[in-house]
Amino acid sequence: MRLFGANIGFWQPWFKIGNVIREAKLHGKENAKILIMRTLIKHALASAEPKDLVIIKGWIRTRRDSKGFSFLEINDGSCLGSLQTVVNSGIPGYDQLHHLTTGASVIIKGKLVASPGSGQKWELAATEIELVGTSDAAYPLQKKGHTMEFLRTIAHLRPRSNLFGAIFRTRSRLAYAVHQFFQERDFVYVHTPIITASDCEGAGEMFRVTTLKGNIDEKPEADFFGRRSYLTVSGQLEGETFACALSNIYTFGPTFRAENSNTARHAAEFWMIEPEMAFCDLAGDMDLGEQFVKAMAQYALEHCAEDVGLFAKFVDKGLHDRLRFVAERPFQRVTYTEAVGILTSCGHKFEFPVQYGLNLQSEHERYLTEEHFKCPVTVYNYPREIKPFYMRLNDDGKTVAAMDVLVPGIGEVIGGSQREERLELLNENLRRHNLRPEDYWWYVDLRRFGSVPHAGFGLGFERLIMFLTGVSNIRDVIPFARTPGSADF
RNA sequence: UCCAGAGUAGCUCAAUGGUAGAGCAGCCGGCUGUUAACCGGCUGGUUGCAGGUUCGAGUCCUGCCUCUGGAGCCA
Repeated sequence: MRLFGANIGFWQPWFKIGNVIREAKLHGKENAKILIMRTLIKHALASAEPKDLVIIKGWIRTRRDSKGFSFLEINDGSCLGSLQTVVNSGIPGYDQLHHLTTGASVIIKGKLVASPGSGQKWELAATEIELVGTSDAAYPLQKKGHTMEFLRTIAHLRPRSNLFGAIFRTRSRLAYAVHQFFQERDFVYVHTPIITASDCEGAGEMFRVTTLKGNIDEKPEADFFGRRSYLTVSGQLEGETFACALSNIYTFGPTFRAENSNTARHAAEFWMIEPEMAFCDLAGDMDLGEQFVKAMAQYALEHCAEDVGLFAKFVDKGLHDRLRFVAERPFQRVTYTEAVGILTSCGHKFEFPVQYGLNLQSEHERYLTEEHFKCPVTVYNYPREIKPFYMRLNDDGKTVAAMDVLVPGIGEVIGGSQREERLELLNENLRRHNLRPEDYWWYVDLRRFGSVPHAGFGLGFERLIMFLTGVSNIRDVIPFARTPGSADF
């Protein structure tokens, strides 16, 4: 192993030693790095010129036999496309042909040559093929299309399908884009706790974390943390403390809700992005939220073009138009009061009543963004009665500085607010919501020591991915979905 | 949790209350620079589970389970 020194990073333990040593002897030690380096299929397909020797490693998508040779489609997940490989009878490994079935894993050595067939620019003329792992007839992924429902039942294999490969590559790139967006703007990434004893009121039911046996409520002070504790439903309260020190911060991490929600837009475990800005009011908060959604749409168009093309073809025909529209056009902005006015005077019949002081229902939000404005809409300044304790009371004494960003097809994708920074008003809010100020003593302390206006929002990462890919069920944009009654895999 | 719909071969789906079928996948053979390849043959089933009605239930009834769509809660 010392033979390759610094190149050890290219060594992969399932590449057989014999092959490497043979090549090293043939071509000399100095070429060993190139010879043992595996070429990702995305790079092979993007090659500018033929190559005399490449090694690819991946899984067989399909095999088509001819007399004397076979075509193999190899995919390694590095990109949407597969590499067509021509395997002539007689090359080393061809005797394993009957094992080279859909789903089997292989290492193939060969020449990258221009393909005489239509449908691909390059193909691999194999000179040696090594069967790494067989795949028997029970392999559930076929060449033909599968339903999303079926693929959910084989969540361990679905990333090998075109669509799910594309979804999870896109998810990865968008996660990177989230960090890039905030880091470029000098936001500090804060890891707020996953286990917490505080309830970010209004954010739903919490999962209890305990090491107690039997009746867990009998003696909570005997529990691991000396009190009742839960999985976090939001990092906002902790995020505020860091914003009130580092100015602009964001969190990006797992979040848990024990709600018995059974919809295509809810999961018990999801990833949330929560920026928080000191010396910022609601207008600045809305600006950031809108810029963020636009930047993500732009990023998807620029950096996920191939996968987005697949979504546009098979999932959502209008995806390109929507992404461009979101990236380029300004969002609409209306107050809650104006929104209620639009909904009551539009003549549209709603199942639920529209009335000042009531929450906007899904059908109302969707009407605003899909029918009335036909673009993303930010609704702000909601009645204080329907919003949580931490939101800042407006000068009218009736509304709070809250905002929701609504997008077509999804509904609410961002919920945010300016926070109540005035000590007396915050304490009054806690009392009005029947919360004990002593439970929030450190949160209230922020208002005692150098309090500043500050604002932030929460954004569900999966809902963002749904919006940017057109995939309509949240279970399909998270690798292994946790929903009521289901924690498989 | 509520409302609606669905559950039949590995997958996608058929089947007036009267012998459970097709396409694809798989297996065997043929043919072909093929590309959702093609042609022939074969294999493949406790019709979600438990009861009930009936001479007879995939089909009708009751309960349960699971999935899907919508709603509520929310991100």
